[in-house]
Amino acid sequence: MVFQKKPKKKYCKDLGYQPNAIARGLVSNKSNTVGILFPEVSSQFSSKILRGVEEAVHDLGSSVIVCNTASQGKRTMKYLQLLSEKRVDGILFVSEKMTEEYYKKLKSLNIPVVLVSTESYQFPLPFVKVDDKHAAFTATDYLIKMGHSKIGMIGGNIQDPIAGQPRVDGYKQAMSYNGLTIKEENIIHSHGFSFEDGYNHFPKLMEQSPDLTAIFAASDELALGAISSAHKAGISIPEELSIIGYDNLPIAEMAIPPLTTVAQPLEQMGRVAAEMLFTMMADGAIVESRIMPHSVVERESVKRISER
Amino acid sequence: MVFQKKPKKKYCKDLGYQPNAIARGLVSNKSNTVGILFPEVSSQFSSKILRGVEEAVHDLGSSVIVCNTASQGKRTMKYLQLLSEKRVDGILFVSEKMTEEYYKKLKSLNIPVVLVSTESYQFPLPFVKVDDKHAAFTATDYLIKMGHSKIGMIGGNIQDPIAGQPRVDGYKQAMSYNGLTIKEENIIHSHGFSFEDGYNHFPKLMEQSPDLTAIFAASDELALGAISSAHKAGISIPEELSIIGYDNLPIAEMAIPPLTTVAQPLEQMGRVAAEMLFTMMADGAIVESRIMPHSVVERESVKRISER
DNA sequence: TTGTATGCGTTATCAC
DNA sequence: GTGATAACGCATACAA
Repeated sequence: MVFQKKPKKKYCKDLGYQPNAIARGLVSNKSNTVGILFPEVSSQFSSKILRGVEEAVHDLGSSVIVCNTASQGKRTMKYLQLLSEKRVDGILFVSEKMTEEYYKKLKSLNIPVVLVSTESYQFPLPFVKVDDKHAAFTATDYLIKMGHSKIGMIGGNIQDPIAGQPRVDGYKQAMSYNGLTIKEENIIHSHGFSFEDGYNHFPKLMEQSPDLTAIFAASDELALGAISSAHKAGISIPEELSIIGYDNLPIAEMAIPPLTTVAQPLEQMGRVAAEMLFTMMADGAIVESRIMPHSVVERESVKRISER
Repeated sequence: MVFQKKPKKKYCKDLGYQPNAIARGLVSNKSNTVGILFPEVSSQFSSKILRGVEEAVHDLGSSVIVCNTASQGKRTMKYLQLLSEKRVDGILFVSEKMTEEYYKKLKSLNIPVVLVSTESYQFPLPFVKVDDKHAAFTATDYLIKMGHSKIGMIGGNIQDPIAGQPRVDGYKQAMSYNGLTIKEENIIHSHGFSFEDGYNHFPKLMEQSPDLTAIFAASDELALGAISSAHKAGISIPEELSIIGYDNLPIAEMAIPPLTTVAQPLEQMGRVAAEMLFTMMADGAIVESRIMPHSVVERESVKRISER
């Protein structure tokens, strides 16, 4: 019924009449707008989430304002202030660490917030994400099931409480669960999750541990960087070395060879997060956090080996 | 002075006071919001433009509402209506053909519009884009300067009045300008500009014209698809076949080999478009359309050949 | 300088 | 049912 905007007769006479959502917002105290904050809008990762969010939000009768925080606290706070003044009905906070400063600000806005692809132990905010440790376990376990035992890992930023340590933990757990010994020299920690990081760190890892037969990369970009670097070094994938990625971005299928990777349902995560936001907005209800399913999508960058 | 929101003293007492942009919008008749319409938000192409737009728009004190039209007229009209009701101050229309229906609606809104990566001969809307024909000429000419003469082309959707025919024209013009004969069997027209299109059409082109030494692909995705297909067919790039792309998306440097391509300054185009919008909003002035510079960025997918 | 009234377009309420 | 009116929060114009 709130979407019913049948204009009154008197307005109808004027053919140029257009309802004014601003005026409506003033009285209803609802802007029919939600804000979304990304550390980087232009990554494939963010784009996929945005796609899902945009679709769901518009289906539910609202619009989305995008904010690119560039991972800077100052910008984030500025955007939060802006979204506050614009009286957005809810906020989606993507892929970034929730700090006390942000949380206090968010709380003062008194509107629903949901975390996407991140979570917070410290603050009671609902989230939607994949279980990073579990997914990393699955990736590594897949490698082991394919006959590998000398498995390395290219990790991202270990400081990242979501995509850093947990994925390393998942890798280690899969190794030890399968009775394989964990060697620290088989793991290399990059500064980030980018192509360039993968490209630069792959040679270092291979120098440390030349006899690896498989690698788990903590992101598809890291994996592609590693593949490029391997190609340059004359190491053929997957014949000499298998690689599995993480994310299942569009680039994964464009790689040579097409990248086997563990998929996060990013678009769906965006959709689900938006829906959670709306049920919070509507009912004022507390919603449960959602752990989304991951799955390995098999392409051609991992080869089964029998002998060691 | 419009950005000066010094709260009055009486409000200051209440520490929780937050200015209300909605109320302000109602009286000033400005929402400090612009809308942007994409055929597909989640492509790297759109993301890059969005990045530039977001930055400029926020720097100029406004926010951006994103709309994903999925190239559907019905959705586009629905979004236009929504943006109208939200009283956005301006609209950015990206990468899509301007129809009479859209134009009439846009005109009725009576707010500035700028076209990004598209243009319209039929309607007087300012645009910012690269000169597609010229850029295609440059790409082909580059191939010729690198010693190639048997040059093929994988075109995108020929119906596309911006990225379709003009790029083919540019290719043809470079050929004839350099005294090379244009053979229709050296050109293949795909349905779109996607990786898959490139992957599927490459073999057909090679069947039609087996002795090509170089190919100009009308998009980076087409180029990567072609490279993947070539790799599968055992054709090595660039030793046996050179390929040049178009766009310079992030995927270009992730390719194997890294893709030589003609670059569009997408982020900058987004920024420029936003700035144009704001000068129109401020002055009500007419702005000039902008043809942005393109350039070929040399990587490793094109090899110089001397003999033919 | 400081304060107060009016209007922006809509919804909701209340009287009819 | 129909029609007038108050209120939302801010800006502006005008009075003190």
